[in-house]
Amino acid sequence: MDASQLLKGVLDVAVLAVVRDEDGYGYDVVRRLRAAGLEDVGDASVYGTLRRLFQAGALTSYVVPSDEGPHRKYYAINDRGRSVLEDSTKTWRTFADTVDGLLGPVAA
Amino acid sequence: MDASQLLKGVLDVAVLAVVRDEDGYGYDVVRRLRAAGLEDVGDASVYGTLRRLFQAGALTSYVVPSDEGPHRKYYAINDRGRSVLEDSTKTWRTFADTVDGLLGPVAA
DNA sequence: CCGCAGTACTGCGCATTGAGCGGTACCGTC
DNA sequence: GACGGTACCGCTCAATGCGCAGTACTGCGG
Repeated sequence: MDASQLLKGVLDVAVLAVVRDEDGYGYDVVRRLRAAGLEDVGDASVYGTLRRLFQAGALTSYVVPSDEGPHRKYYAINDRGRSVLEDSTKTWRTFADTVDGLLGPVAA
Repeated sequence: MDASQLLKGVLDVAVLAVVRDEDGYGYDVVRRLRAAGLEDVGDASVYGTLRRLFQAGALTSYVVPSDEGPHRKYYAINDRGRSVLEDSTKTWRTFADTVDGLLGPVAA
């Protein structure tokens, strides 16, 4: 199995979770996700997810010019984002439990 | 979040796990998956997965004529399938733990 | 002074894969 | 003999992660 397929549907929550902890800009979110264990995420996937989430109204953004490189587009979570994150977290837990239940009986 | 996206990459393992417990034919696998909690799986998705798995050499199949309906195409797991299932299970556990770690810190 | 590496963001096209819908076919019953 | 339930399949669509290329800015080494 390719972990990239597992990522589908989870990247959103992961990004939301990372940003909830602290505002972040794309490049940084990528690093944090990788540090958290999602080592194979492509940067383009994260940028895309960030944009989708922003368009969906779950994130706000502001640009911060940087002296040490290009500007950084920071994203911050808002109420809608928090509620999406909460719902998604529940969905995830339920789903994960179900899968564990299916796989568990033998390979427990 | 839509659970259908979560399913991606997991249907394979789920189907493998269900068939490992007992040989099954499409229609039946669908029922068992739904009973296990994956209530939204489409039948076509399962049939497709079964065929993909079969083509990948993880399943064998045999047709059993039925007196009480159309023939049934049973699928059985083989060694390759078992090893795929094992690997996928590990991948899943690792992945699930990572996601839990990301979401957990707050909603623990 | 130029190029290169690192940072940061974006666009485009591709592949995978689950879903929906429709179609075929068989059986028993009313 | 039409209908509902069982059983399977094909086609097309949509979502989404990925790879790659491109733009741009900063600072450093040659």
